[in-house]
Amino acid sequence: MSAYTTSSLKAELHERGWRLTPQRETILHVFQNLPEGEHLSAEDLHMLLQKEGELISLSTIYRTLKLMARMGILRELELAEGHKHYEINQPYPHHHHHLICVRCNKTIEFKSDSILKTGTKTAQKEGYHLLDCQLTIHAICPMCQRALLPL
Amino acid sequence: MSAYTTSSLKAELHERGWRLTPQRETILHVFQNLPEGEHLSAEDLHMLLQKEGELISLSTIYRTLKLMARMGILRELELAEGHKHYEINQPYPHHHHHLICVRCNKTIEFKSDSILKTGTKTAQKEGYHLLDCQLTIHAICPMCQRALLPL
DNA sequence: TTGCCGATTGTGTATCCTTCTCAATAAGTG
DNA sequence: CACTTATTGAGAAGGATACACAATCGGCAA
Repeated sequence: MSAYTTSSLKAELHERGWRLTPQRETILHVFQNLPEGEHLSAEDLHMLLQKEGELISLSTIYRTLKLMARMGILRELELAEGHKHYEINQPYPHHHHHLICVRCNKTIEFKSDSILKTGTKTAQKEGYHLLDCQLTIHAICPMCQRALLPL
Repeated sequence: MSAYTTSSLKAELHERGWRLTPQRETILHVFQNLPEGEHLSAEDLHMLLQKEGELISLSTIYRTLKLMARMGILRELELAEGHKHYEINQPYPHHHHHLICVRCNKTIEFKSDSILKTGTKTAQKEGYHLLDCQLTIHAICPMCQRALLPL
C-alpha cells in the first residue's frame, strides 16, 4: 500500500508485460486529484471524464478500475447497494475506514492506526500480500433512527 | 449485535408492525445451524432449502436476507465478485473478520477484540446504532503469488 | 525511425444478480 | 371467526458488469 505515480504505475505494468495507455494514466490522475473523502463509481468516472472531454469507454473504465484495484492502487468500496465505489488507496497516515448508514448511505470516514496494524500483521502472518484493509461499519445514523422508517 | 432466537425475531418484527412467517423462521434456523465459518449466497440458500424440501421462492430469499441484514441479524459479506454472502451476526467472542485472496477467493477468518471495540466506539461517538462491523483484508495468498497469474 | 507483435480499446451484446409487479395467501388482532 | 394488511410466489424488468472481436496503438528491437 503506497502512493502511486505515473512512472511507478508504468513500472509495475511493465513488470507483468502490460502497457501504460493514456486511458490508464488519465484514470489514475483523476483519482490522484480527487479530494480526500471522495469516491467514484464507474458511471461517475465515465461522466466526469466526458465533462472534461476525455472520452473513455465504459468497458475500459470497468476494466481499469478492476485492474487497479487488483494491483492495490485503488480501493473497492461498498458504500451503497448495487454498485461499487473506488478511491485511491492511500498509505498511512491517510488510510481510513468507513461508517455507513444502511438506510440513507450517509458515510463518515475515520482513521485508526491500530486497525491498519492489525490488518498488516494478519496478512503477514498468513503469508498474504496485502492490497487493502478496510473496516466497514454498518449502522443506522441518528436521523434515520428518529425517522423510524421501514427497512 | 446479539444472538437471535425465534422469539426475539418475532418481537423485533412485531415492534415494527411486521410478521413472523414460516419462511423467515426457516431461514433464521438455517443460519443459526450453519457451522462457524460457513456463509451462503442467496442461491446457495435457495438450493439448500430445496434439498431439505423447503420450497421458498428466490424472491422471498432475497427479501429476507436483506431484511435480516438491515436488522443486524445477518452480516452481508463481499467474499467474491458478483454476489453477496451471508452469515449469522454473532456477538463477541464469536465475532470475526475476513482475509480474502482477490485472485482465488481463498478466505481466512480471524478474530480481533480491539477492532470490535474500535467499531463500537466509533459508531457510538457518532450516534450511530451499530449493526455490523467487519474488517475486510484484500490480499494475494501465497499460492497465487507464486503462480504469477494475470490479474 | 520503422515495423512488428500482442496488449488494449471501443462498440455492441450478453450475462447474471437482484428488484419489482401484482394477484393470491396468510399472519395477527379484536 | 372475520378483517386488515403484510407477505409470498412467479415471472418480468432492471441495472451493473463482463464479454467478443475487429481496429488500434504501446513497447521493443533492428
